[in-house]
Amino acid sequence: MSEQRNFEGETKANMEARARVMKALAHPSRLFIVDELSRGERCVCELTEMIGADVSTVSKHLALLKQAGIVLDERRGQQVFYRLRVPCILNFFGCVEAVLEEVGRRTLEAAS
Amino acid sequence: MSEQRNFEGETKANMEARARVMKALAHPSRLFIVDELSRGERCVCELTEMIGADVSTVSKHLALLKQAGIVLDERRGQQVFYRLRVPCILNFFGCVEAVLEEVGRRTLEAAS
DNA sequence: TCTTTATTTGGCGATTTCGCCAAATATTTT
DNA sequence: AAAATATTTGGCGAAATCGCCAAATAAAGA
Repeated sequence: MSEQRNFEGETKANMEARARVMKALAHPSRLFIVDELSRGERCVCELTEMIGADVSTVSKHLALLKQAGIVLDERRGQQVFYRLRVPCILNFFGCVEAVLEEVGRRTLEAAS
Repeated sequence: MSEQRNFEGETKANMEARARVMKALAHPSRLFIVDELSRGERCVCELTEMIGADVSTVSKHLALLKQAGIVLDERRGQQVFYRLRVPCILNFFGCVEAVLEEVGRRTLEAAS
C-alpha cells in the first residue's frame, strides 16, 4: 500500500507549470516591473526609462511576464500599457523578505 | 520635485536579492522538494528516489536551496536531513495556482 | 504620404544553468 | 583498517537565459 510519492505524471507537470511562473519572476528587472505595476499601470516607455536598459530588452521582459499570465497589456494610441493581472503576486514579497532576513542573520552568525 | 523612481542603488540591490531567492525556487525539482519538505523533513536519499535524477543532481539542488536561505540541513549518522527554514514559502503556491488558472482560462478563450 | 514616436521581433555572442559522471569526503559496520 | 552506504564537489558538454543592435510593425502628426 501507500506508495511513495514520486515526481512523475501529474505531479511533475504541475511543478513544471509552477516553475514557469516562478521563472518569469526570477529576474531583478522583472521584479522591479511587478513592484512598479503594483502602484498602477505603466507604459513601456516609462518602465524603460526607470530601468535604464534598451527598450527591446524591457519589451521582452514584459512579453515574458505576459506569457506567464502575470501581466496584461493594452494599447492606447502609440503606447502600450501594462498592469498586473494577478495582484496576489505581491504577497510573495513579504515572504521573500523573510528569507532575506534569515540570510542576513546567517551572514552575521558566520562573521561572529 | 517628485523624482521618478529608478532602478539604481538600493532599489536595484533589493531586487537582485529578491531575484536570488526567486531563482532558487524557479525549477521543477526544487519546487517539488519544497513541496515535499512542507510535509516534514526528508533525507537526500528519499528525495533522490522520488525525483528520479542522479544523487549529485539532487544534492546540488538542495545546496542551492540552502544557500538561498530556504532550507536547513542536519546530518544524523550517514544521512543528511533537510527541512524548510521559512514555511511561508508555501504561501506562494496559492498565488501561483491563481496565475495558472488565469493562464488556463486564457488558453480556453484562445481556443474558442 | 512622409516623418516621428512607441513597441515588438529576429538574431547573435556572452553568460548562466542543468544534469550526468567520476572522484572525494563522511559515517557506520564488519 | 577495509567495505559499504550516503552525500558532496569538480568538471564538462548541452541547453536556456540575457541584453544589445538592427529591422519590422503600429499609430499619430505634419
